[in-house]
Amino acid sequence: MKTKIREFRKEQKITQEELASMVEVTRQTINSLEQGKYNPSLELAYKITKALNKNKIEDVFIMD
Amino acid sequence: MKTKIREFRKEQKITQEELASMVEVTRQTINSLEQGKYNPSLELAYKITKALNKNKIEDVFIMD
DNA sequence: CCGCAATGTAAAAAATATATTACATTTTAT
DNA sequence: ATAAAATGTAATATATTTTTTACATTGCGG
Repeated sequence: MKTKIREFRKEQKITQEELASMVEVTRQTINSLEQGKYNPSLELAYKITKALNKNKIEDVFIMD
Repeated sequence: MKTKIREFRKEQKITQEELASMVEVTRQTINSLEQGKYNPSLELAYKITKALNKNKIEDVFIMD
């Protein structure tokens, strides 16, 4: 599973830390997700999608 | 978080057990999800969405 | 170049999802 | 009405995500 979190986060000009606080996780969680280290919970995926101003989860998370 | 798993599963006329095996989890996992008992992983949410012939995760899982 | 902000990384703990097993209840078909 | 299938539920075990803490590296503004 890949993600466009980093790409969209940079478009919005926010840091990992800022995104993390918007979605109420730690910076390390965002960092690991950006690097595709695991599979987030649906709720987290959803919050991140909204924080990045996208409408579909699939816009941000690309499944294999 | 609510889900339409049950509704769509019945439309497709498949059992919890069949859906479970399609997405490679146990029946109890499907059962608990149908009852909104927790928050699945993104990958599982995605597999279920596809197994139910929907295209967006948000078609199946309704966030609050 | 220097210093600070942002990011990468890693180990261990905590929290949560999923599996396993087993049994009870409800639904469906005959 | 009965049997079989489907679903509900619960306890414990295992796996995975997320946190915490701490430090290292990279990148950027002055």
